[in-house]
Amino acid sequence: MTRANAGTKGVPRADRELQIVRAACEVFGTVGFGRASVAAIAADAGISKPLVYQYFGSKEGLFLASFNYGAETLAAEMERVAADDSVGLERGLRTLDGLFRMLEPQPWLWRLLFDPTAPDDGEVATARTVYTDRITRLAIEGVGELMQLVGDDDPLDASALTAVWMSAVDALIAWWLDHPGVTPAEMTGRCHRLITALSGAAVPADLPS
Amino acid sequence: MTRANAGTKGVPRADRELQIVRAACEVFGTVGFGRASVAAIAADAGISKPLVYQYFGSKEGLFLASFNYGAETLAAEMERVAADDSVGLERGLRTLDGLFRMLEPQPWLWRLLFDPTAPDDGEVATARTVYTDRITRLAIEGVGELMQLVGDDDPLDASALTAVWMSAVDALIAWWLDHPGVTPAEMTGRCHRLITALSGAAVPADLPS
DNA sequence: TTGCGGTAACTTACTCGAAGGTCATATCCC
DNA sequence: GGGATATGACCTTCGAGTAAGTTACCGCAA
Repeated sequence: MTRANAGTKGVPRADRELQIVRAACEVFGTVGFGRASVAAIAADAGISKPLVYQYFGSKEGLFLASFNYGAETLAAEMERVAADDSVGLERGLRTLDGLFRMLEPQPWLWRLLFDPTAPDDGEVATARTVYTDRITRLAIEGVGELMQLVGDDDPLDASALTAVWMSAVDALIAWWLDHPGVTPAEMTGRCHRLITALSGAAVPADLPS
Repeated sequence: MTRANAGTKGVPRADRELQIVRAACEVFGTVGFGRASVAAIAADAGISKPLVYQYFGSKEGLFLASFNYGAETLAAEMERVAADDSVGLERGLRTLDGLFRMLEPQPWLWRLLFDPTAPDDGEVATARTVYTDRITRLAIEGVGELMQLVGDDDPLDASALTAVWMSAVDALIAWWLDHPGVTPAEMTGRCHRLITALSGAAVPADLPS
């Protein structure tokens, strides 16, 4: 009886893995890969650290599983919106609306996708490339439509605007998370007003000297 | 002679401190506070770790000095631009232009300001609040002018648009850093075209359901 | 039904390395 | 000689990863 608490609890591996991944998503997405500790995640999930290692091999392996879980959720939602026939800024607005609704119960998933403290090599880098490409493809597609409407065909312009767009999405989600109590519908309305404001503002005539 | 390399090199403290802070800015701004090691910074600066502790007390103290150094540089530049009489998007464009020129020789200063792995309490938090407020004040001022031009007086809208603006600046700088060889003047031209593109795009008529 | 071996599930208690921080000492300028 | 400048070697803490053992479930033979 040296290890009083040892022995199986009768929970099948698949169930435990999901349970651990969900706890890991919240921790990784909240404090980031760098600050997260495997022991803390295990405690959150209600099991011990070695079980995490038995199932996921390493901290990086656990992050990989969590990342895939979260990224798949988000990518699927964005592709769903992209399948509509809206274009230009309206398509952007619909994407935002879908994200707000999806993230309401699990806002940390978004941070998971763009965690700057995550490993930048190995399988994690591969997975991030896969999902970033998948999401960026949608953004590039949307931005490309917008640029075509306006008559700008510089590919670097499109690349830069894609970066700005994704960053704006990030900022709006971060702002939303900082203002609890604002519903997804209200946020979508706010985004609509902001787009209107930007479009209504006068364009500067020339460049600074 | 057990410590062969010991003894003063005749460098006054103020000079060494500046030398260390400059090395620290580059490391902190490149890999972030979390991943940076004091030993590596000391090596970069060409001195030993205990000297860093003698002069700055702790890793956090070193970061604080570096942060103040970098943030002051950036805040001063932005205030210089804000003193002009341009308004709306033109003011935004001039701010971007000033930042590109300022950051060209030391791009890492920007990352220093928004390092998510920096400590979020103590003196560092205080300093960040001071500089964030100082910079955000400028952004809010600029956004406020724009919102007034357009007729939107919702303070939360202004708050959110400020967040989006600062994030867009961040994205443009990050994009620029990923595309070496692009001059500040070219970047400013690109930003001008992007603003034009956004303003020219049709505003969506209504909200998603 | 009962007993029993094999396997999957699970834990305590450890090792090990990296990095923050300190101590005692050495050298040089005035 | 005294104080400022400087360092090699050390201590300490924290967290990733591991070794080895414990318990429960399950199929199957008697």
